[in-house]
Amino acid sequence: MDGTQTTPRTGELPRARRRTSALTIPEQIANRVAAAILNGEYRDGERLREQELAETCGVSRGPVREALRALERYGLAILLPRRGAYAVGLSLDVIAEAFNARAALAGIAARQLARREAAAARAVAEMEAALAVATSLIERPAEEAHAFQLAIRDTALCIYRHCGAGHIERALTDQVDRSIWGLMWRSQPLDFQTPERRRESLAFWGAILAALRARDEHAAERLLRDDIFNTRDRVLASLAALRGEQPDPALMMREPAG
Amino acid sequence: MDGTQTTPRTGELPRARRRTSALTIPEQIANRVAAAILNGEYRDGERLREQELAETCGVSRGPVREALRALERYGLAILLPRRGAYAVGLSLDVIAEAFNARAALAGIAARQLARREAAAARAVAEMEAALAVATSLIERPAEEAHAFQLAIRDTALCIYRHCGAGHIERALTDQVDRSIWGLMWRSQPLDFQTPERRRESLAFWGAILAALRARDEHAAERLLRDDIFNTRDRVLASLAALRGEQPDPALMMREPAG
DNA sequence: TCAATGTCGATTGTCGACAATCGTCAAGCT
DNA sequence: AGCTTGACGATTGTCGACAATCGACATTGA
Repeated sequence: MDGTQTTPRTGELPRARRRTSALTIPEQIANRVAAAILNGEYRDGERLREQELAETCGVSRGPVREALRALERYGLAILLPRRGAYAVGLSLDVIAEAFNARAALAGIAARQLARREAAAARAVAEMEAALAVATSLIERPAEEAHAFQLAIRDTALCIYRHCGAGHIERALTDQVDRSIWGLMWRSQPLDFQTPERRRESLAFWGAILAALRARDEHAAERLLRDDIFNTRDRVLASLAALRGEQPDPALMMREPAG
Repeated sequence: MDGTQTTPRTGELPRARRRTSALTIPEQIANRVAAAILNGEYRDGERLREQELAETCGVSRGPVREALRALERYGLAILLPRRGAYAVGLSLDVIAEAFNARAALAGIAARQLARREAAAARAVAEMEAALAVATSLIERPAEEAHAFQLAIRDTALCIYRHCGAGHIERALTDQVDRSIWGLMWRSQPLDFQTPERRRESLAFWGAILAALRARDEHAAERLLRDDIFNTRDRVLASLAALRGEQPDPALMMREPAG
């Protein structure tokens, strides 16, 4: 038993530090290609050549390979062993559905949280702290939109964490890493670039906080769901514009809680 | 417009052929390390060094890197950029929960399918074909357990495909690729090595088929759920033995449909 | 004594080159 | 003509080496 160990001992996992804005190169490439796919620059089933992507991005094939595996996780590419990667063109309604599913899940989490007195109190306390951080970032330049977004995310995580349903929490948090929603989430900083939008978002979260304090489960559910619907509509509108399509109003429905 | 194009044109995605047993090297490594983690050879939070794994597996670090990303997908490792990979030790109850979640979802799918007349008829027809394949493989040597397992999987997929709930289908099929369940599924061939076990499984599927023909939703649900519970119990028992633990009987409950 | 800073070893990230594999096409055979 | 077989080109898979980065320790200064 040696107390002064030189190498990190097994069993304790180091804390992951907040990555300010330094995404790894594979992440940058993945985001870039993902954006191209979502914008419609790649058609459905179109091939993604490693060499080609490496040259356009100015790196070797190694990081590109890793980026392609990430795209496969997001459902934006299909990888066939020894045969290459193919783009998966997502229609706007599939993307809309990803938001709708999340809106439904998050709404349920908010409602369940509002029902549980002690859990709601804990969540509110943590949310206040996170929102204070976000508030302090309102006037920062557009480059720091990412920091604001992280604060908002931390606020939302408080709801999921305390809602009392482990599988809902896991589904909601996993989506950030795994599915299409994760990519959408990463594109949100573009959404938070102006102080106006930040204030708008904070107003929503203030209302959600109030609903939780008042233990108003229906208001909490509706507000959180509508906030996600709002993001959905902005994303769909901008994607439709990029693709040169007409945004389908049917996709932007606020379906009732049926 | 040139009809005789030499390179595959964009838009058409080639069919993925069934990979008989030739797993790629990264897959082999991932399976190997995954087994080691599940067996308890790696403790929770223990570090996974690329160089070290490369040497034990007799390959370079490239494939090992890819295998580690796969393990991250399965939830068996945590990757910290520039800091390495750490094993995630899964307790037996977490693994049990993965099976239970799948049992619940699959049960719902079976019940919903039994309710829909036309869909059930289509599913039954496809299942008969798949089960015929499985039946023909009963007496094959243990090395071909994988083929038998694929036939069984195809049978189950018929239920998910026609159950009428897209999100349930997606959740059930995604699990095979993404979560822990995928690893468990890959370990099932060990389970199908003897003709006895194969016959046992086919008996279950025969009963499920009969329940669907009779449109008996409760029987279909219960049978499919119990089949997954059976697999769960075998996996848990063998894992407990490998880890030198006592299998907790509480984990092997057949919870009622509440 | 304690905090800040510089240096070092270990490990991951990236690169370019080579090997293996797949799809395609052409020639040859039945 | 239709099918099989062989070789070619293109692309992915793998390798070994180098560069960049991180954590830990030693040193310095207050």
